[in-house]
Amino acid sequence: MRIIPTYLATIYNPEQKMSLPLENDFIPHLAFDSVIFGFSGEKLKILLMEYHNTAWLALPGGFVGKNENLNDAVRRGLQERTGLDKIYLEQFYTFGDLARFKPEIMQTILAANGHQVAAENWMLDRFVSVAYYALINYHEVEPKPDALSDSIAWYDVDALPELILDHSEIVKKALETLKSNIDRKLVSMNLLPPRFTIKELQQVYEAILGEKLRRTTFQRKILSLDILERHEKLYSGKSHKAPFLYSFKGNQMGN
Amino acid sequence: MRIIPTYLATIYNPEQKMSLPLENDFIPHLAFDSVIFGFSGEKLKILLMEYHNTAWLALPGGFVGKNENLNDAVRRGLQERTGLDKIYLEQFYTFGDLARFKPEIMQTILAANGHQVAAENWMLDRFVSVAYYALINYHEVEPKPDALSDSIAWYDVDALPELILDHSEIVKKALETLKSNIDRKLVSMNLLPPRFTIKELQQVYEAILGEKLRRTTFQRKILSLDILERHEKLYSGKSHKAPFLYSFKGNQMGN
DNA sequence: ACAAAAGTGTTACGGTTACACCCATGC
DNA sequence: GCATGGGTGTAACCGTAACACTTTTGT
Repeated sequence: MRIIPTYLATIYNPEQKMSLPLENDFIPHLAFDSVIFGFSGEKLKILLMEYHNTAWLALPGGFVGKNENLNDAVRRGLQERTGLDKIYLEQFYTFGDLARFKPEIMQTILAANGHQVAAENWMLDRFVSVAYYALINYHEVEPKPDALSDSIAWYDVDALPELILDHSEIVKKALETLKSNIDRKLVSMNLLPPRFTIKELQQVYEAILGEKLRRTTFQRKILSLDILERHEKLYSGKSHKAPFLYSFKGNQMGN
Repeated sequence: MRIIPTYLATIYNPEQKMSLPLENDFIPHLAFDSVIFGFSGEKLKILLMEYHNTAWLALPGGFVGKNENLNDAVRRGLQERTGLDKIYLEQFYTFGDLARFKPEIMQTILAANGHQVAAENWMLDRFVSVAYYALINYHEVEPKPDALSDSIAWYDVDALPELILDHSEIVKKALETLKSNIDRKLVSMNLLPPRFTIKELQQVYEAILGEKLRRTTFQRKILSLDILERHEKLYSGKSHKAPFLYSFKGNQMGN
C-alpha cells in the first residue's frame, strides 16, 4: 500500500476523477505561482499548463501546506512538475490585487474536471499569490502536468499566448527581475548545460536582455570576470573554427 | 457620532481597552510589515514600535482587508502611522517560514493590553508577511503609535536593538534591497527635503551604501546625471564657502 | 582556395580617480 | 590673514567599443 504525503495536492480517487486539494491541509487565501525558465539552445522559454477542456493557459502553481515553509512549498511544486530537486529559485513579487479575484474562472476549471463545488469552497476564495522564478536546464527535464491540466509545455517568452488572470503580468515582472539580476547574480549558469560555448552563453544573455550584444566585447567581458574554466574544443562538423567549451568555476549556485 | 471605517484596525472602546481587529474584516494568515526609512540629516533611521508593557520592539505592520488591495492596505497602514499620503513604497519580500510562527509572542502582547484571547483566536495563527519599505521625509512626520503599542520612534539602522520574531532579518533584507536600488531608482530623493545640499545627498548615499564616497567624484557624478536643479546658496553662519541648494528636476516620484 | 565562425591585437573613447588649485565665508 | 569646506581643472587610469586581422575548420 502506498502512503500519500499530506502535502501532495492530489490524492488517488478510484472513480478516475482526480480529487481536490483538501481545505484543511493548506493555508487559505495563499497561493504561489512559478515562472519556470529554460533555454532551448536558441530561445528563452517558460513552462505553461493547459487546463482540461478549457484551452486556458496558466503558470504552474500551488498551495502552501499548513506546516510547510513557503519556500519549501514552491520547491515541492517544482519537483512535481519537473522532477528536479536542486533548482535555482527566486521569489520576486507577491500579487495581491482584488482584480485577480475571479471565482468564475476557477469554478469553470473545476467544472471542466468534473467537480461541482459549492460557492463557499475554499478554492473559489480570493487568493494572494507569491510569485517565484526558476531557472532550469531545458534538456534535462520532462515536465509533468498536474491533476487539473492535460499538458505542460514550453512556450517562447517573446511570443506568449494569452494567460488566465494576471499571469501575463506575472511573467512580465519575472522577466524584468531576471533582466536586472543577470549581472548581479550568475543567473545564466542555471540555464545552461555543464559545458557550453561562449556563443551559447551570449545567446542566453541576449534572450534575457532582449537585445543583440557585440561578439568580441561580450567574449572579453565574460572571460575577464574569471569565472569560466576552459575545456576541450567542440567540433560541430561545420566548416569553421571549433569553439572552446567552458564551464563555470567552482560549484557556485548562482546567488 | 463618528463613523469608523471597517478597515481601521482599531475601533473605539468605552472601557479604554482598545478592541481587537475583527476576524471577519481581514484575510486570515496574511499580514504586512513595513520598514519605514528616514534620514535625520546625518543618519539613516527606521521607525519601530514598542508594545505596551513588554519592551518588545517591532516593525509597524497590519492586516489586509478582505476587500482591499494588498498595496492599499500597506498605504493605509503607513498613513495611520505617519499621517503621510503620497509615500514612496516598494514591496521587497514575502516571509513565509514556519519559524516565524510563535503564537506565545502575540499572546503575550495581547495579554499585556488586557486581552485574554482563546487559543483559536485568528491573531494567534500562523502568518505569512509581505514586507515593504517606505522612504519618507524625516522632518515632515510625527509618527503615531497604534492600539497595541505605546510608542513609535526612530532608531539608527546601524545600531538597531533586538526585534521580535524575524523582524531583524526583514530590516536586513530591506537595507540590501535599498542598497541595490540606490542607482537604478532615484530612491534618495524621497528621503530628503525639497531643497538640499550635495553634501546631504552624499550622506544619504553613504548611509545606505555603508561606505564613504569621494567628495569630488560624487559631486561630478551626480551633477552629470542632469537630474538636479541648482538654487540659491545656503548660508550656515560657518566660516567657509556656502554650498548651493539643489532640488530634483521635475516631479519624479523616484521610480 | 574559400567561406564561416572563433579568437586576438590595437586604437579610440568616455567615464572615474587622484590631486591640485581656486573660491567664498566668518573669525 | 587664516582656517574651513565648496567648487572646478587636469592628467592618469581603466574598462568598453570599434574594427581589423589572424586562426581554424570542412568542403
